[in-house]
Amino acid sequence: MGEDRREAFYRDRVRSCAPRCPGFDRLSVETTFGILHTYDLFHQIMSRNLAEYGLSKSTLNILMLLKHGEAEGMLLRDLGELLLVSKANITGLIDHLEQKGYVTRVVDSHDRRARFARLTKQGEELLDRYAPIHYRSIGELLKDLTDEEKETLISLLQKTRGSLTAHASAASFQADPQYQVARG
Amino acid sequence: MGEDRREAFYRDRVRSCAPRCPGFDRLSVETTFGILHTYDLFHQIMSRNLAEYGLSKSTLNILMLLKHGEAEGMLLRDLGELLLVSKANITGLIDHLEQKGYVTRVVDSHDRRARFARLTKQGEELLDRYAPIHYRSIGELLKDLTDEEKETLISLLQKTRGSLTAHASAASFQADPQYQVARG
DNA sequence: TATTGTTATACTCTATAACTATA
DNA sequence: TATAGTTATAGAGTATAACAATA
Repeated sequence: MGEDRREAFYRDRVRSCAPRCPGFDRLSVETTFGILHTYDLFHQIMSRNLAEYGLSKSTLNILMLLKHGEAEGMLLRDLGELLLVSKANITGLIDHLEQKGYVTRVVDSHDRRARFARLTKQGEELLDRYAPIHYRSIGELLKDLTDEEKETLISLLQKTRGSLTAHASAASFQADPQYQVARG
Repeated sequence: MGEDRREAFYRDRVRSCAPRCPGFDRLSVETTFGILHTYDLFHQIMSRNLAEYGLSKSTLNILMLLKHGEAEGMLLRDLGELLLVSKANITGLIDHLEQKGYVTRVVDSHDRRARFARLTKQGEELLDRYAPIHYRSIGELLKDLTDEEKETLISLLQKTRGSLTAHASAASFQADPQYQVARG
């Protein structure tokens, strides 16, 4: 498989980088790489399954949030916040789901600016079929990890997220103007 | 911050799902969620920095592979394999980097079908400036993790990747035809 | 004035198929 | 025939700004 080759190649790359780069912390870099690489693999496997149902990571996420939330649905604003998606892009995602008949928009009677996204019967049926397969698939994929390893991973990843959000602003930096790119 | 709210919301969602869904393994689902969520945060923080330099995750990855590889460069085929990117899309990424002057294409003298992507002087200069900031930023972001925690994380993520690739085909499944989407 | 959501736009990433030129 | 790469196209994700309706 190419997978072993990739693992080896990246390991070598990180090692060869260490002595040359100022400010390089091998463990941090390998951790970062591990997270990115593992995500890539996960996403690649799951998105193939999702595409069979005309779903994506984001749209499945929305449907699941709606299914396990209040019956009235969720405000687009809240969906955006939870999914880290801008209001402009939430509109597009909901458009997509509405067009497929999985979701309807309902105006909030208390604040007529706001809209709920609410799961339709059809959307619920889709989830009822997809969810078991999805969860079985996840269990299958992580079969080689023990429960203890999973628990360790869960808590270390949570701690990682805490560290990320705590230091995000400090880790940002001013770009060297010479290489800065005009945006707008 | 919204981050705490997101953590809490997702935790509740996973908990509320458990009793209802057949085939549901809480630890596997939380592990999966942890990986996806942590990646999202990481990617969001880093891509803002990258955009300042007109780079993306993929293009930075390519430049780094070229920098730490052989001086002659790397074949597009190999880049595609390492980055999990199809040959069609590697072409586009290299076009982009070539247009910015960071990379040149060089025909392989032994097999005139194949092309090397080779870092230019300008590309090397960009990396020399960006890499230290990038690495410092990574170290900053993971400051709250101890070395031992990073090592644990690295090895558990590696084991996770092994499990993913070992069981990827078993975890795929036939979509219910009723919901299948025409593609092509 | 501030907020919710929409529209418009543009760029990136991904996926697929048809094509070329070499081997 | 098979392989390396290109072209073309379409869908999904993300980012930004201008806008309408409502608070």
